[in-house]
Amino acid sequence: MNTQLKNNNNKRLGKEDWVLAAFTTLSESGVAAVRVVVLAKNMGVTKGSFYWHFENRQELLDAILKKWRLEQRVIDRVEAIGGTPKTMLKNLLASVPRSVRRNKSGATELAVRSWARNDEKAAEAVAMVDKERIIWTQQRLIDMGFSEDIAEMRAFTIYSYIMAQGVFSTEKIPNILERIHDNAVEMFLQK
Amino acid sequence: MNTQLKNNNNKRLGKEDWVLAAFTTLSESGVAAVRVVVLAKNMGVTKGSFYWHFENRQELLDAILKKWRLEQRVIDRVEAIGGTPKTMLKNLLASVPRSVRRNKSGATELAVRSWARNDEKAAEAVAMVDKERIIWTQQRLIDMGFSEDIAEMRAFTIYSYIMAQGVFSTEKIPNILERIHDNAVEMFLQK
DNA sequence: GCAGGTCAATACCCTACAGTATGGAAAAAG
DNA sequence: CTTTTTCCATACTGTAGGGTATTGACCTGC
Repeated sequence: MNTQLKNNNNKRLGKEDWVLAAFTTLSESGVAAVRVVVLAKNMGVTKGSFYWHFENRQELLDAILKKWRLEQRVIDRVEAIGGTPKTMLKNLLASVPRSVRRNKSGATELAVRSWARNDEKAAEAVAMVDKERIIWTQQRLIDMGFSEDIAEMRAFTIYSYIMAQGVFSTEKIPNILERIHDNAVEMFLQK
Repeated sequence: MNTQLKNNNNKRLGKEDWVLAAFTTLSESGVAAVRVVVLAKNMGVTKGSFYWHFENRQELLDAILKKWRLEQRVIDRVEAIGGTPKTMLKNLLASVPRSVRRNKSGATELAVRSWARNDEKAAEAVAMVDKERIIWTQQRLIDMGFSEDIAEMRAFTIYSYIMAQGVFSTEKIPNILERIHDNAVEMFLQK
């Protein structure tokens, strides 16, 4: 709650500052909670500032969505590390529990997906990201020697597993992810 | 949108009618959208009716949560059908794609989980339901001969898979669930 | 029929926000 | 030091919605 949003060092704000703050609020409390007056108060300014940077609230929401899409670069990072397909997949899976815990990217996932239920733009963004990730995973599995069909199914299953991590009420089940993880990976990559 | 809420046959309303309508709205548009004036309009009455049945909005939300907890009886139904542990697990998994498609219980899951991020009561309800389901699944796996440890991990993985079905943007990936399903089941139940 | 209980309509108050308009301060440009 | 641009505050309008109070309509038992 209220994680470091105030504009202490009375620096003037730019568009990015607003998007960033909005993004945090989205993750913590969902789209409905990202309101301009509330954001303004959190940032120590008034909405007079906001409406200088943005036409309206919708423009902010669009910006958030764009940022989210561009942030989905887990795959890029995994590919940068490189290695065999199997290694990359293991790295991908290994990155999940950490990322969930660290920057609550899991919460963001949930928020965006929930948002996508009522907003066509959000829905499209989610669909695109999903497709990208699944296809990437499928390709790695094919590289590992799985047939195209099997690879698609596995990719979907693996992706389901990853996504669920973000949706789970992890607080109530501490440290389970790490324990479960190796076993899951073995199962997913078994021929 | 707006699925059959109007009170055409001008019957008078009971508490349950309100909870039911609210539940539908929750599933379709999230907690934020369940508002008494809006509900009232959808049901063809005014909020004068609502505040006769309920103290306030919170009481309605509590009722929704209670209903949700009691509706999580997929397990009961599976157990009623009976069979070997393996059969029960297969039935459980098989019931998922259908239930997602049919009564958008998937949407409800997402809505409730999203809700749980900001509401302690909702969070507890979710945690309870999760725990119940996981433990049940684990027990079936133990019955199948898995060790307690392995069973726990598998149960978590299976449950993740199930949950993800509800969260996915299934509209964009038509009929994939059924295709993927058998393969996933085989994998999950393999020794 | 009529009395009491049940459900709903109306009118009202109050708060939270989305926008708009305008003026002012602070910084950057000249 | 001015002028211009950039950022922000203040004041205002309009709307959506929560909650209350009051009245009225219907329904049911007597």
